[in-house]
Amino acid sequence: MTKDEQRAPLSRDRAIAVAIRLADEGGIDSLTMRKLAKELQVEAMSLYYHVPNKDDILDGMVDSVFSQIGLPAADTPWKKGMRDRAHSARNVLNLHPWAVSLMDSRTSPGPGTLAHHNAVLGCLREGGFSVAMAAHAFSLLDAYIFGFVLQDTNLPFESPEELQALADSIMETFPVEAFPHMYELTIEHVLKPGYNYGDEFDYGLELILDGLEVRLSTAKS
Amino acid sequence: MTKDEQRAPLSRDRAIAVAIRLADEGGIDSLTMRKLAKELQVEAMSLYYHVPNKDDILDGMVDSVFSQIGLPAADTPWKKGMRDRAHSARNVLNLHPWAVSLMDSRTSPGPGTLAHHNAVLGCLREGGFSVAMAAHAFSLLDAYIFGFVLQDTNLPFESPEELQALADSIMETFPVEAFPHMYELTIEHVLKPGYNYGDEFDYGLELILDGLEVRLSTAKS
DNA sequence: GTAGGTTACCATACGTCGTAAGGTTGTCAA
DNA sequence: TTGACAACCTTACGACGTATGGTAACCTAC
Repeated sequence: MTKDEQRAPLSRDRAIAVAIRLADEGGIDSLTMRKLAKELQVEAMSLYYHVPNKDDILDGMVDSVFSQIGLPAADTPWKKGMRDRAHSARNVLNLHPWAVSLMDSRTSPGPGTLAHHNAVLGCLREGGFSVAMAAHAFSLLDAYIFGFVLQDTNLPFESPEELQALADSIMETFPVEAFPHMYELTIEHVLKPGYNYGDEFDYGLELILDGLEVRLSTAKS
Repeated sequence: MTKDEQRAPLSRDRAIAVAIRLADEGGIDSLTMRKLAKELQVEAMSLYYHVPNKDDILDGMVDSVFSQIGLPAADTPWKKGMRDRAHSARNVLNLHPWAVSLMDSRTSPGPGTLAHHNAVLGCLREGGFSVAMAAHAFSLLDAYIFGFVLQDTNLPFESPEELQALADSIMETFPVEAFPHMYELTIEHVLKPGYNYGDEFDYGLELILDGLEVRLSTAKS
């Protein structure tokens, strides 16, 4: 910076925001302190004035993503609240696919994460769930949502053409008879036009919500 | 190797087996080519005679873990088959916590993975599931299993003492009123003696299995 | 207005990583 | 005896996170 136009001042928040953009564009592995600094028009070590280490940036990224998930208002009926949150979570995590795998290895939840959890629990409790049942529902729903996104974002193909190519290459390597049910599923279901793995999400979600409803009403009576 | 006792010859399989042990012991980040080589009493570059790159080792590790998950025999009743597989998967993945996050970013499924999927589909089809419903069930169960293990292995605490410490540190940082439902859950449920997050697994699993049963019977009629 | 402290940023360097390139042995066929 | 091939090794490169110790601009106190 000798004379030319100003750059915005550095800050933890700005670093995290740009880091999220870089991770979205190039994957989490492409996020390095040097690249992040360059994007911020700064040298790598300057980041360390605002942040203790790279892990802190990763923590901040995860918390920021969590904050973007829509919270159910406390007075929303629990089923609608949980359904909407699940869809919101899936949408947000699809926009930031690295976030799920990053939740791994992150230890300290940030304020966004805590607020999210708190609102979910609140919606369930208002809906008549006991503390223990709210814990069950929370665990079940989150496991499903994150697990689904994990699988979805890590499918080794993104277009029907890639899927076809993958199926071909597998069938070159292994004889069809080795995995007949995989073969059946592939031919009769997955390779059919209009197939989209993401569509499976709602089936499982509704099944879980219905199941919770049953458990809730039998617990009450 | 000048004169002393023989070492076993190197091979992809041996490298993968030792890599798994190292990852179990020190976490996936501690697995480096140099450490792996040293453990095999070899220099790092010697590994590259048997393996094209580190990613291939990671692929092999994931496939090996998948192979350890117990497969349902084709004639097992679907509900028992799925329940047993879920428990087996959870046990195996708890032994190799790095595997879930590693499934991320791995692209090409190995023979162990394919055989696993094939057996699961076979059990469901034998149990009366249509192709489409088997796909639903498969997606739902796997999302839940992997999502649950992901959450479980990444809990930022491992003992009740650590949990208490974490709760204390959070309550130091944020006022209790900020997250009242989290507080309630923590005090009334999580911090109670005998609490173990892993116990939540069966609740969700049985709910899902029951839900599938309902969906299956209504589809038939 | 100038001395001293504080804030924000930077240059250099270290140790570690994956792995490219090109050896060096040992074995065995011809 | 030779020479090809398999199995392993030496050296080195560029990229990574970050420790250490600058330096330049600004703010206050006198």
